[in-house]
Amino acid sequence: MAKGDKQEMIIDAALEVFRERGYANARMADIARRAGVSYGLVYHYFGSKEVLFDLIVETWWNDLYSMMNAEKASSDAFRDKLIHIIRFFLDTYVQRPNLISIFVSEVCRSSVYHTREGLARFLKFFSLCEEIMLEGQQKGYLKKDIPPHHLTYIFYGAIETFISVMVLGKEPLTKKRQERAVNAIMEVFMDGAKAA
Amino acid sequence: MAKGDKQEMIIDAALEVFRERGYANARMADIARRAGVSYGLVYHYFGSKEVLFDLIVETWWNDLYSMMNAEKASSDAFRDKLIHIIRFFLDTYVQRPNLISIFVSEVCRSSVYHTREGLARFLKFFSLCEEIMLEGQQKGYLKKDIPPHHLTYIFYGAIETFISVMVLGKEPLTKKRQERAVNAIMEVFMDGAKAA
Amino acid sequence: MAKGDKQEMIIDAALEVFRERGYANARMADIARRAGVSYGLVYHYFGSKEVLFDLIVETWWNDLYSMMNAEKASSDAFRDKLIHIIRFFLDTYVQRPNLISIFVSEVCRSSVYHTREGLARFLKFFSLCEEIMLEGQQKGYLKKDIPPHHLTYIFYGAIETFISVMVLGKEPLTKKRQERAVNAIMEVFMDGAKAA
Amino acid sequence: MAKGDKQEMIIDAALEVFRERGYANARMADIARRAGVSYGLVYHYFGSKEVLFDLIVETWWNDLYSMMNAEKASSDAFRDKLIHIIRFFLDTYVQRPNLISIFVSEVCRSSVYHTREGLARFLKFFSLCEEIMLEGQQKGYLKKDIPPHHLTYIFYGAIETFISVMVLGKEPLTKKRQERAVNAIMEVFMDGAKAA
DNA sequence: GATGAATGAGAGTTCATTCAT
DNA sequence: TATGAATGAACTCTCATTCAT
Repeated sequence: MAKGDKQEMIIDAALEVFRERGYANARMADIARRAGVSYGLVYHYFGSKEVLFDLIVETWWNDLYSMMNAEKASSDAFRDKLIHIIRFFLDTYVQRPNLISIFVSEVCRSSVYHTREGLARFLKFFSLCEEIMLEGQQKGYLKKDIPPHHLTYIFYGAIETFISVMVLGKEPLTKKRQERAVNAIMEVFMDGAKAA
Repeated sequence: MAKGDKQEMIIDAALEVFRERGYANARMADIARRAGVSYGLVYHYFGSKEVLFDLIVETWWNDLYSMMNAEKASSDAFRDKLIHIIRFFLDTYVQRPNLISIFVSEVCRSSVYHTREGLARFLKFFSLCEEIMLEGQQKGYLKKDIPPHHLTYIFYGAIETFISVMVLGKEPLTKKRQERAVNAIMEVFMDGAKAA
Repeated sequence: MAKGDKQEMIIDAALEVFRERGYANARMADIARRAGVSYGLVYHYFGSKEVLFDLIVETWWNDLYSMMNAEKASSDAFRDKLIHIIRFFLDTYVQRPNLISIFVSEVCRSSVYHTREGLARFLKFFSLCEEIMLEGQQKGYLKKDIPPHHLTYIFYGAIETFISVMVLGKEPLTKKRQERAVNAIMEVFMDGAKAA
Repeated sequence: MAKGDKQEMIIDAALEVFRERGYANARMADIARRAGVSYGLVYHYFGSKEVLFDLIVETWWNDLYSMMNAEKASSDAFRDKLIHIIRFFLDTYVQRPNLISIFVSEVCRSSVYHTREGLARFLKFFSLCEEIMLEGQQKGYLKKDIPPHHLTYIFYGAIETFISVMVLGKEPLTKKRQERAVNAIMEVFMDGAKAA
């Protein structure tokens, strides 16, 4: 068996166990058993529970930043950028449900993660989001009387709640529901919920 | 010292400790020390860590349900109901910061709290929110092509993110900032962020 | 059972276990079992293996320093001071064999104990010893051409080896043997081993 | 690279690591890393940590016994034999500091080494020393009223303490200091510290 | 009501050793 | 000869909870 295989098996097992039990209640023994490797091998490769967890979380943030940077740099229409961001979260929910569950349950609000470093991660994401909102304002797509960080909170908050509800309810996400969610968020965010 | 005093001191201490360290890392000994009582007494009154935590969380949910029911039953203008809901969260942040921090960090996303009961709490709140949104649609205030639960997620998501950012950044909330937040959420939710 | 009782029982058990197995191989479980208390109680009182060990070692050093200071301050004849020092070690061997075994096996040479603090302990003792030797030189009892620290090493080395051999061989020490040891050390140290 | 090279590199690395961390805290992985080989190779050559340690200690004892036997058999003056013994220890300190540090810290007092075999090693050395002392008495160089084993303890104790102090303080040993140490030990041991 | 001594299951981590390649 | 992945027993320490006083 190749070296990479077992490392990946451990990561996959960790994703499952951290999602199911949360960081605090996840046992390294569970992860090892789930991965089908011995107790010590998890430590051989990852050193500690915290390192293993951080590695997983790191993955998430890097993916998120990559996507955000790509959107920022992209020449797509402003409206499409927002749609891409929403879709990124929904796609991740479909393709990597464990990862996004961990993000929702263990990272985005966890007091355990409220360290300086944890805060910095968020600020970096919000900052990228704000830049896109600012661009939207400058190009005349968005109202200028609402500060970009407020726009960010409202836009991101909508996405996060959609995701959280699905995580909580362990709901499947069909293509159809996905599109409805995108449309709902975009319509309300851009045009408002008020009846014409 | 009256009986009630010590019980309250323990609850207050628990609020602080749960907020500072999170449920998993909070020690009963910490709570007892903070309250200035022996840890036997904490058990005497509250039975277990879980019961103590649930009691606190119960407080939050009951306050939230009361407010929501009051708004539902109220004859206030629809727009004002939404404003009242936003203000409830922001006021709680100002007046009971520990309580809302615990809600944000330990309840609303915590996998620990993802029990059937935890889910039910949320669904009840969302259900109340949906009823208000539905009323808004029926009375002609809100668009009818967006399902009420979607409206709920977007509206509540915006509020929760505002609160979460403040909790994470331990930011103070002045009256002025409070009003700006209310206005930003209301304007985007009702009229959208799109430039005219 | 009084509080002090169990603490003392744990200390006594620790003395035995540390002597029998050495610091590194002593298990906290052994100490608890030997003391007839639960595992957790050892931690309740002493916090960690290291703290428990340090407490024991501290006892030894404090006794040693007290004795040395008393001798330094005493108005006894110089020769008697040396005898008292030798007797202190031999008496401790008889009365607190575990303590002196731990000193010999785990402290006086242990690399584990070669921290800055460990070194300081020794230097303090040697320093007290040197002061006595210096006094002996100044009062005309000892040759002045040998530096006091060399006198210290030779005098103390003789004592320590006597003790170590007994510890290693687990030899009993009768009054008679004790006196012979005192006499041998004193005679060689003061008058030399050379035949007249 | 020749076979012998790697074996030697491992032994040298082991000397360093055992000295720095002590037997209990030395890790086979440390030794392998220090030697620049995989830790499988350490096992390939030496079988176990204990075997590797014993091999090193064996080296020391054999050198010591060889020296002692040579002195016993030698036709040198009695006084010179004692000087040679002292010099052997001091020279080893200069030439093989790791070896003598391990002896001082991990062997001569270590409870880990208080096995039957460990005791036997010592007794053999003391026995050789006693024979020399006895010879000194029989030839009229040493007083006959002090048992040879007592003379041994005092003589050896002086040497060991000099060495130990240097090991503890990681002191360098110049030729000059070496001679002063030899003279101090010889003068006190033979003629006593008492002022004329 | 009130205390804190006492318990012990459980979790993370270490590291000597084995073994397939 | 040489590697380092893989194993798992052993050990320290934590902390919710119980209970005698």
